[in-house]
Amino acid sequence: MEKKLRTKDKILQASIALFNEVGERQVTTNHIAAHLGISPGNLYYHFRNKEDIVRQIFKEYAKLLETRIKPPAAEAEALDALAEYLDVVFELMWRFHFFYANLPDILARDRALQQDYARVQQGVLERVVSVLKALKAKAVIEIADEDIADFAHSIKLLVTFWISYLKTQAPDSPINQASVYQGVLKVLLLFKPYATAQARPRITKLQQHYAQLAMTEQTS
Amino acid sequence: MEKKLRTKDKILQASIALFNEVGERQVTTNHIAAHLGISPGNLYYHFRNKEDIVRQIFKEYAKLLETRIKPPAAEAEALDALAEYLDVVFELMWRFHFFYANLPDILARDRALQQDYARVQQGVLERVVSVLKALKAKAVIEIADEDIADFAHSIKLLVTFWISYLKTQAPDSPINQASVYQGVLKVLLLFKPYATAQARPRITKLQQHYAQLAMTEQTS
DNA sequence: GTCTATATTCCGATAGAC
DNA sequence: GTCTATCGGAATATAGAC
Repeated sequence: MEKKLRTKDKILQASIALFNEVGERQVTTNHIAAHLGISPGNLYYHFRNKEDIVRQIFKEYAKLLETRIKPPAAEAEALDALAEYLDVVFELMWRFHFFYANLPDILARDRALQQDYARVQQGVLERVVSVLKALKAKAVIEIADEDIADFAHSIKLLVTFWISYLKTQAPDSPINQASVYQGVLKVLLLFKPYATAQARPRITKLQQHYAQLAMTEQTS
Repeated sequence: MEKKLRTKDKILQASIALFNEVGERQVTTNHIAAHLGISPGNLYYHFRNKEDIVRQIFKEYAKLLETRIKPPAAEAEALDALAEYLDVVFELMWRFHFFYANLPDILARDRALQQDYARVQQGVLERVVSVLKALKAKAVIEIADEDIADFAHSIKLLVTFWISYLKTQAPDSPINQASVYQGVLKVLLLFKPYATAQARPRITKLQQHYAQLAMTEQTS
């Protein structure tokens, strides 16, 4: 019912677009204002500073993450739950990829954001662990209980820095949605050696599914 | 024979220390000069700008990397070659950890450094692949040939962003050498599910070895 | 809510004396 | 080789009119 974006929302939306396009660090409040055709003073009427903008964007991201990840139905296939999870995580990562393109730098400049991020990540870790345990319970993977937490961290690291890795490998070619989805394939490869013989063909099937999504463009 | 450091070398050494301590982005040419008790003008006599300093530091790093990694003796144990490799990589990573703490940002600001980094990484990737092939040939791990390159990328990603990951997880507690060595353990965990039954105990032994090194302080 | 104008701060970099 | 002095540039942020 609210078709009109208030200036505040326009600033947030334009900031996301600019950040994704040219990098958060390169975009100043002046750029954002100029891009929208408003004055810097106006922008500072709505936000205290750039940190404030980034913080609110992250809040929006975190809210989407929570909303979109439904607890898997008890009777659901464990592998389907994994796929659904990867879909949500990577889709949101694409929409806010500026954040992941320079995570340590962005966090280093804002303690409040740091706290917020840590809180969200704690939830993510628990989520990943529970997915791993479900996969083990359903005999999809075989893994020692004591290794689960470490493995979860490795997965999280891979996901978190996939975009950064792409940028270091090919800094010139811009990130696109297909290249982001190649990260899913890397995650699946991490799972593969843990897979039980019976589950392997189903993982292969998942791989093919995501290979499709990732094939639009060459990046790896 | 040359005990005295020339000003140029003192600048490089002080820069590395400051960068590691407070982050490359936060350190300006003024800070470096002030830290050494010399004038900014003097610094600019020796270096064109900060990029120039970072570039020369990277050159030094790359040279050390090449020098210290000897091609493994043909008769050597494949696992020993892996351990030696990990030792060198992580030790140098520790000495230059400012670089890895903000890699995408640093590279984004300097195309020449980008090229240099890409060149070095190409060599690293080939090296990792050859270690993996040796491990496979000696029946230490079991892996499909088609998966080797992808797996090598995953290892490289994990290693490259291990320090960044630490910083996002606990931005307050400073990085130390022990926490860096926990990255080695994460790498070994990646290998574990690929290990053949006969090799598993030797990998466990390696894990214990690095667990010792990583135990000085808690970080994970 | 929005604009114009401006104050401040800080960094990068150079000129010229010693 | 080193210093002092300084300028230009850019970004942050605010004051005050409309």
